[in-house]
Amino acid sequence: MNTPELCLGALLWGEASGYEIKQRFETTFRHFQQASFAAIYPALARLEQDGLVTARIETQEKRPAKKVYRLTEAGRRHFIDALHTSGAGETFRSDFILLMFFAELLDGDKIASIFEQHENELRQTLEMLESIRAGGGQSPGQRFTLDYGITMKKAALAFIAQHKADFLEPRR
Amino acid sequence: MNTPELCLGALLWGEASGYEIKQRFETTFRHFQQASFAAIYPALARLEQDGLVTARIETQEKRPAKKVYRLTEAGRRHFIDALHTSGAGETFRSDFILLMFFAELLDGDKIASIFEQHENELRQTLEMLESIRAGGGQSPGQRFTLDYGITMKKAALAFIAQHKADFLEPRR
DNA sequence: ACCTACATGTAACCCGTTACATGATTTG
DNA sequence: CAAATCATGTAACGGGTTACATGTAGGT
Repeated sequence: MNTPELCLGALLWGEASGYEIKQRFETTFRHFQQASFAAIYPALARLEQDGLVTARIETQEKRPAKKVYRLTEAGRRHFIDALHTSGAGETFRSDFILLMFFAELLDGDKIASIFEQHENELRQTLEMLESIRAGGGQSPGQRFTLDYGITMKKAALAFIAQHKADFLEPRR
Repeated sequence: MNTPELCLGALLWGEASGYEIKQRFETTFRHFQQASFAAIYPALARLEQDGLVTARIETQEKRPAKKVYRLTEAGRRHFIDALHTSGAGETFRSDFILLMFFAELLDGDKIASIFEQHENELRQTLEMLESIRAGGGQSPGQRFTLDYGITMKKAALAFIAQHKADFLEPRR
């Protein structure tokens, strides 16, 4: 699943500008997909060319005009088709785990700082997921993904809480 | 942390050929980093140019000759330096979660198949991690990463086991 | 007869990122 | 007065992938 297709998915909830799609990526999709402006804007232009979305300029007072995109029927079909042909793979890359793998080569300060950094990121994402979840109005599928994310982040935090002391005070 | 640097890390355990480094990626590093031959071979050539590794051809009977790389002191320093300047970020991308997010647009067969595919992958990685773990001989840092991986995979499997029924028999 | 493991590499391509350019308005 | 938010886009670059090319040895 690539950025153009993800944009179609984001537009299923209703029309949106590129900027707003980015926000959806940063909240709802954040824990399992990501995309930058430089991937989203060209993607939307391409989708419009291909007739999968239509665009309309909306002028605003006190704010820059925005280009609001709406999914066409062809776009909707294309996305559902893409879902059915997609695999269920995942890619995970973690410099946090890598650093821990080589923990014995690091000095105490560095280890403390990577734990802190990583725990903060986990807590931040967790809070966001929980607040979205609390907001309600999700389909069963969406709730599944939120709960999955919450469960995983909590498991990671619990694991770290249980084991980090081993690396912070090697000899007491 | 990019492929060349990861190769340096893989060589900390002793000299190895490109092929053997790939194997280390597929076992020890598998659950948090990945790299293909087409990334590893050019990386090693580059590292040799830069004096971070040395290479030696080892001819074998009944097998193709291999180029065995060994870390130089400069390479070792470079890697440790890279560890200290690296952040602790992670990237996670999951088409499995994405598909579940849009579960209501999928037919029952597709949902069943993505659960099966994903559970198989999780179980496979879990088994591998557990067998490496059982093999012993790991540093505390390495054990941390193995246990972290095992914990996470188990948490994912448990979550799926608990919730998948909701999507497989929508109305009974 | 075919597939897998061992072993190294290249070419073509895809997909994405960071940084830049521009500019109004609100908030600290 | 500086910074963040809203808003769209491009240019340059990086980093990786799949597929191909080549060849031996051993197992089913």
